[in-house]
Amino acid sequence: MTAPSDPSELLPLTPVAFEILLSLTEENRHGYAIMRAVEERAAGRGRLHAGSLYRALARLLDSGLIEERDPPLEETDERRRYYRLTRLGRRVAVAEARRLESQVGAARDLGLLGET
Amino acid sequence: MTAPSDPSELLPLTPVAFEILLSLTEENRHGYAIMRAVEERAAGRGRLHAGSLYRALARLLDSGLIEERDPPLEETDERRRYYRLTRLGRRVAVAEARRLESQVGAARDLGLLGET
DNA sequence: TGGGACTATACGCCTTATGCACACAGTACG
DNA sequence: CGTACTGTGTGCATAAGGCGTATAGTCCCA
Repeated sequence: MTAPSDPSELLPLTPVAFEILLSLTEENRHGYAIMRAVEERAAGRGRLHAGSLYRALARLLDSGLIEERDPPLEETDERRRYYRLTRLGRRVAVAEARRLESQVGAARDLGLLGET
Repeated sequence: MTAPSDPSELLPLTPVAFEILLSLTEENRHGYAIMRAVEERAAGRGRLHAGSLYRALARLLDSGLIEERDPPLEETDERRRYYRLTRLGRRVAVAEARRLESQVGAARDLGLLGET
């Protein structure tokens, strides 16, 4: 864990890392469920390989953006490891979302997205 | 040059690459001017190091997203190398902008950006 | 109840990309 | 002149992902 408490030091996030944080914002999940959720949402554009996912999870744990959480009571599969966002993780996700929003806004101003 | 003509094969772009494409969408520029423009727009959040810029430019050239262009007639500094987007480059920029727009939309739906 | 398909996590190797330091030449300007 | 700034680029270390592979637990049904 190397939590700097200042979100902007961790930007920009990699696309994979941001997808994971978005997925965990929606709901606490285990690794494989994160993979399915990301691939479903980003249907098409670049899938999420298992190797990339688990290594990214390890990095996010190490930097304190996510933490492991006890499995839900109804869980039967003991292989699953569950994760949730930390407060820092949520703040970093917000900062990254704002950064991307700014880029998208610039792209729109330049006419790269719909004219309207 | 390794132009696959299918924009989606080149996604996702790195943050640096997308910033460069945005900058060149706005106006044809030489490397150093791109660096200044990017640092001004993205004031704060992660600057653009010279080393990263020039290597990213070399890759963008190699993959056919940008191309070198003759300097403007009024140019006096012969060190400057000018670039412009190719049609492929513009299409890739559009595809990446849409991908990011989708991520930002998801972030907004999850309440990571302003509630309103 | 045995066995194959799928779920789940993780590591190894290779390539790509960036941060950071540094080199080196041309330009601007007092 | 000479010194700060402009402009492009390389070397080295590290971070990160694609892809293949390993290993094991779970599910399901013939």
